[in-house]
Amino acid sequence: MSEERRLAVLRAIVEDYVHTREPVGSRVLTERHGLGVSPATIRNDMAALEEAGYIAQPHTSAGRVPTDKGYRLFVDRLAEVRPLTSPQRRAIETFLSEAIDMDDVLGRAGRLIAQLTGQVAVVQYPSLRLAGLRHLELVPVGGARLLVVVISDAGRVEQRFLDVGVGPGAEPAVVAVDAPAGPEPDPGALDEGTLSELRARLNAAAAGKGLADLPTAFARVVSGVDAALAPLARGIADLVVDTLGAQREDRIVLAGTANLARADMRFEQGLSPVLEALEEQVVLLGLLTELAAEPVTRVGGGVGVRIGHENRLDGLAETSVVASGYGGDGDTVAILGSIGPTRMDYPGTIASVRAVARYLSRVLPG
Amino acid sequence: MSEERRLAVLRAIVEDYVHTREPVGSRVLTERHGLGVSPATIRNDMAALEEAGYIAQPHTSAGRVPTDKGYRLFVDRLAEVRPLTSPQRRAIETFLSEAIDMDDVLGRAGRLIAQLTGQVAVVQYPSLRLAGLRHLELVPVGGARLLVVVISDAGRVEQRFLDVGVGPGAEPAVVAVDAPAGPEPDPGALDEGTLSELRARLNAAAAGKGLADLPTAFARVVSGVDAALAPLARGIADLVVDTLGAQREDRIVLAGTANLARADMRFEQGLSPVLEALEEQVVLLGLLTELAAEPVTRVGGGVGVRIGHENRLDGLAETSVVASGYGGDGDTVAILGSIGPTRMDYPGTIASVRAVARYLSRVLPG
DNA sequence: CCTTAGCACTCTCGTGTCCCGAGTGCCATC
DNA sequence: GATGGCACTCGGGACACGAGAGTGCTAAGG
Repeated sequence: MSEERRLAVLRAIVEDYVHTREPVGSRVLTERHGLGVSPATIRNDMAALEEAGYIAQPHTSAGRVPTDKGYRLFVDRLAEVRPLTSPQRRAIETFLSEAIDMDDVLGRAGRLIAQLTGQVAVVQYPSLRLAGLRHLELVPVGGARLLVVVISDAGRVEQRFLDVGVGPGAEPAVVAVDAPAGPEPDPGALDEGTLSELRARLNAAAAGKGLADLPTAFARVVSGVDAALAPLARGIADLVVDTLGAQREDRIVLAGTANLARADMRFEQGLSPVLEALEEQVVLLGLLTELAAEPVTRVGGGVGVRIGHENRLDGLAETSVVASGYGGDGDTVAILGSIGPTRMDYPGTIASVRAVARYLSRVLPG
Repeated sequence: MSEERRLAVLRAIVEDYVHTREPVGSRVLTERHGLGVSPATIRNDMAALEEAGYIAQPHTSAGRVPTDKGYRLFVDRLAEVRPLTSPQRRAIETFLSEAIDMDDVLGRAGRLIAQLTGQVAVVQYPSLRLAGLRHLELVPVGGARLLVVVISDAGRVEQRFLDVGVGPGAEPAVVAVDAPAGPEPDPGALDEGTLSELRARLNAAAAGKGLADLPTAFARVVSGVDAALAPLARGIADLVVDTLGAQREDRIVLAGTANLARADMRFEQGLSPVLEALEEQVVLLGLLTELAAEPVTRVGGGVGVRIGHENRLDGLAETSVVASGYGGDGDTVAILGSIGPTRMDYPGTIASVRAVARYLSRVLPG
């Protein structure tokens, strides 16, 4: 009863099951795969594998199906990395290179992964962290609201609203956005001239500064302006620092959701839990981040795999997540991946995810 | 056989079927709704309604189900507008007012509609059209690429990449983005000083100009700069005009996709076609635009309804779309709506869509 | 000690039958 | 025109049955 053959049997079971998505029995195993032994022998091996928890049978007298643990072993030790074909590589190159801006690049990356893997793709937006301020723009919009546009050194653009409450007295209060529906104050309250001067000062102060130096630089501006303007200036400064410093990793795009509904994707619990989990972007992001930071599960060049119940999310108990970090200058600034049923083509999915991640890393601004 | 009662019967059938999602028979119709007549009488009316094509029976000896035509009549003549409760209104106000930027507002609007209607929400991004240029920013990123950030008067922000091929000779060519993976040219090619001067000139030229005047204003700048810079300047100018002028209505957000998978949403054809249709954003946008421009189907204050096969998309044959335009200063700049099974709560959906659309119209920069 | 053939056993799944109930259409009556 | 009565139809659940697939176990062979 060679250990080696048992692993071969497990591999055969996984590959066959992934392909046919039917429980696989001892007979077809000997027929379709070139193990040169009889069904009875296989049965012994299968009994041992089942004992060890790598496979299970849905009911007596059905074939065997890999368990999460079985897939794990397969991914860690049995799967051979299968590089993409060169037409595939070329398709990636050309499709992604047609993107017109960063949003478009990430959107295309998502659709591409969805297409290549036939599953759902998740792409996280690169975080702003650690970036300096490139330019600050102030745009007054309707009444007492200000649109603050922050452009970081890394080329990322963020926009925020700021409500400027204009009191009648000495101290105009800068309030959080909580009642934009209230009665509109005097629309002329934000004077264009003042605003552009303020913008110029803030931009000048920020020029060339890293995130660490911004607060002090801004503080100097705030104390330098007219007393009536100070609260406004402080409000803007706070907002900018906040925006740049925040771990704004909270935006992700999904693609290929329709793949979930394909007939060959029967989920035991239906796909409601899966779709719900995908809509919980915050939790999903947590999962991805965790996954990318986990060297243990890494296989094949920075790609992490989470199988079935290894995902903490109940909704994803029947799915596996294959993810990889990507980022301009080598280190990870964001994550992208593919989600599909535990019964998925791991080598193929891993190859696709890795290829796209590498392309993005090469092409995005560092 | 009063015409009036027949319509009452149709209304009762629609309401009952929407509620129970089971074919409704003559008996329960007399019991649950207060029509003071016997089942036999109802049967006569139902026969007439079926003859006229408003209802149908799935098979002999099942109750009746409304047809698309029946729903249409219901929506046009029978549905009473049911205003939202005031807690609902308040919920909308507070939830939307917590948004921090425009992306967030639209994202929240989508989630809100999904939540209120229990269906899928679609929100189109406001188009940039007709907006003037507020500010232009140039950020060099990796090698010979330039990030061009365009901020419109309406507060919308767009970003585009521009590849700047730096030839050795007299004429640096500005090329389209098609080979970002090529060998990187000299990183110093884009001189920071030149760039900021160019930016200053372009911004100065654009100040206060509407879209119509921009090309000429830019042309003057292009002819004014150093000959070596002219192609670059022209490239940027073209890109900006292009970005502002393009009918950039091609971005939409979806929310509540998970609702489709709920048990009470059985689609005859499965939900694959529906999900696929939703992923075809271009076509979907076409549908929405068409819908908003169609005064005939309008009911209840600018809200349009498309029922079942009225949608040209095959994938949406079993669904209805309820949509409304929204926009800052009264006229429609974009569209939002809700998509669900033809058997949906039309009055409730219409009320929710309209409420959110009105809120957005009030709050967004005009 | 591992492999193999044989065999009895178990379970799922598809098929066929039957019956019940819901709902209808029609006719005669009020 | 509304109603009560009645025969008819059809879907769907309950049940039984057999076929087929796959197993575990045991005993024999290398």
